[in-house]
Amino acid sequence: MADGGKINTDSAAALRGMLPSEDVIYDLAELFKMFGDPTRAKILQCLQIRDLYVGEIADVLEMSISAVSHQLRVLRAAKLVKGTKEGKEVKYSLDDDHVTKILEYGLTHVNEEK
Amino acid sequence: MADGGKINTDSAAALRGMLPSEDVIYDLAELFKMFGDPTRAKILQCLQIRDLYVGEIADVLEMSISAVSHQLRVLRAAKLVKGTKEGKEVKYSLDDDHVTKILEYGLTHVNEEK
DNA sequence: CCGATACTTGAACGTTTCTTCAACTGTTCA
DNA sequence: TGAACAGTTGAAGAAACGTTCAAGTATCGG
Repeated sequence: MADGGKINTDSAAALRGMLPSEDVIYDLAELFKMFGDPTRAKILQCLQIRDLYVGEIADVLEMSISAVSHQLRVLRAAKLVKGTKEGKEVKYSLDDDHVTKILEYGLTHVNEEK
Repeated sequence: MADGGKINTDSAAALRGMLPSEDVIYDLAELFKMFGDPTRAKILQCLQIRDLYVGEIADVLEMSISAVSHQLRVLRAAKLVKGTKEGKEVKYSLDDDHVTKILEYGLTHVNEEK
């Protein structure tokens, strides 16, 4: 009776302390968000097969170059892909080893769905 | 010159054929979308530590019970968590082994970021 | 039965997201 | 130089998203 505190609140604080920091959680969410859009997921899958020019990606996905370019910018900002200028064209490639592993794991999950 | 086709288009079709089916890509994106919101990411992290009642989750995240409940519904629909009624309360737990592994992998990535 | 507790649900609202369109930059080559 | 090509960028509109608020259901204690 001496503590008079709310048991619930204390234990909530304890649990909260066990979670990754707010910053890490936000970064984590940002990372997964990249895979959470079908267009970006497709782009990343393409780049797993081989490096590609923007126009090639647009052809594969049957989308406008502009739409693809916008998504590439997002992926670039997230450091998941990088673009290298080759004359008139820009060749994109994966910029992160984790991409393959994370996608792989997600695919395993999706495919195992009963 | 006999084929007269566009090389680019053919190779694009070839690449397209190597990607997972449209359905799988969409499911994949749906899965990752679940991790792509900080609130849901936190809920999943909490539930990795232990099973929790809705009110407890709300206390940990310092959010309204309503907001938490809405997100739990989304996670339930994605089959990532399940809720079990215990009298007045509902205890939530992870409903999928992959959750832990996927989060773990994402965290590794985020923490390794130089 | 009545009130309190625990949670769910639906509607509303402000934000964010994604695509499209048009304009722009940079490179090649005739 | 200038036309064609490859890609980027900004603005705009539609759709999806997440939180809040208010109302609803279900369970327990008195």
